[in-house]
Amino acid sequence: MGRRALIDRTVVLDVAAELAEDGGFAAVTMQAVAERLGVTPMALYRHVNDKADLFDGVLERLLLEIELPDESVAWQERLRVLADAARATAQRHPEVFPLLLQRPSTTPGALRIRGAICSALRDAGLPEDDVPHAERLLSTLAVGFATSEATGRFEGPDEAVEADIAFLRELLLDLVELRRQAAARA
Amino acid sequence: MGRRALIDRTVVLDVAAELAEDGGFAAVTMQAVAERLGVTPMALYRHVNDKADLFDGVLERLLLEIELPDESVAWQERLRVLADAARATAQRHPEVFPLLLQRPSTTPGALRIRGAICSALRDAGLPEDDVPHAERLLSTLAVGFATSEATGRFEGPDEAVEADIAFLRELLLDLVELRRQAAARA
DNA sequence: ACCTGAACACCGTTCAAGT
DNA sequence: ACCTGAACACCGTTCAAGT
Repeated sequence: MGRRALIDRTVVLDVAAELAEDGGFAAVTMQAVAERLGVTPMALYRHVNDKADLFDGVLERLLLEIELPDESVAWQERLRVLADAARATAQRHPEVFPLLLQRPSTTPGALRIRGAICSALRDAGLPEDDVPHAERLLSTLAVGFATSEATGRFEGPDEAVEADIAFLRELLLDLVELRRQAAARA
Repeated sequence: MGRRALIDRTVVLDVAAELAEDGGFAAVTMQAVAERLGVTPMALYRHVNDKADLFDGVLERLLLEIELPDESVAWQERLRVLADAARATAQRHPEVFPLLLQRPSTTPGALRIRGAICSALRDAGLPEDDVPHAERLLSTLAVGFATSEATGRFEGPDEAVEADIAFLRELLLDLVELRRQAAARA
């Protein structure tokens, strides 16, 4: 059967994500990943450029794990599902998730989700010119809120976050209506 | 003159912020801070609990350095000034600034800015019940956008960010109007 | 091709000891 | 009260060497 690789990139990222989930950001070290794989730390460098690349890989994995809502359901519901997914992911990885705001949103995993958001906004009837702006606004807000909630930034009871989201949902509906009317006038 | 302390918390945070500005997050180590102060790393522990406390101190300093707009100018302008300050701070500290989303927003430095935002929103005529929600929405968005811009998350030309902000400004004006009308009807 | 040994230049943090 | 010496248990990363 020849000489097979003992480890590969997939399994390296698997255990990195696993360690992050259990012990947070600081628990993800080259040595810890290597140990859990039964290999020396140096072996990882064949599958990962460096530690930054390792974290990028974990982030990409988090994005790809998010299940996209079916395009047949109402756009409001689709956005809600995506927002809930962001919140759940942030809860599971409160120290790694925030890095999303600091990495290019042009990886396949990121484009996939941005596409789903844009699609929902188009189905909402938002003018095409508004879509990219609204997408960046919504995704920034979602990541920011999910991060804040997961890391306790708002310190109040959790109901406050729910109320914020209800407020935001109301705004969003109003906004879509407003922009549709503005486009119709033009 | 007795035995004076050679260093104190203020100067420790000074050089920590300085190192962060020059070399980013990774450049802020206990040893680097100590060296620049002409002291051993262990001496820092009298003035700072640990490394997390050191970063909290730097963050608080960044918040306190932000100049609040004069209450006499129009609310739109005040929000713009605050947003510009966030963007400038993020540019200066692209690796430390993002931590703002992961720390309680209840320190004196944070409350100071939240107060300024709330004040502007009240002057805009936003219903009182909406103010706390809108404040969290705006501050999350501002930190998120400033972080994205400073770390190159949107990868496009910088004009895109300006266009996003123009879009957001337009939305904000419409929204305030909408909520005022809603409150008037109720 | 893939992993290891040895080595380098760092880390954060403690504790008892000095002044 | 404040800083230091010595020490501990780690880090990420390299490079030549093994198979």
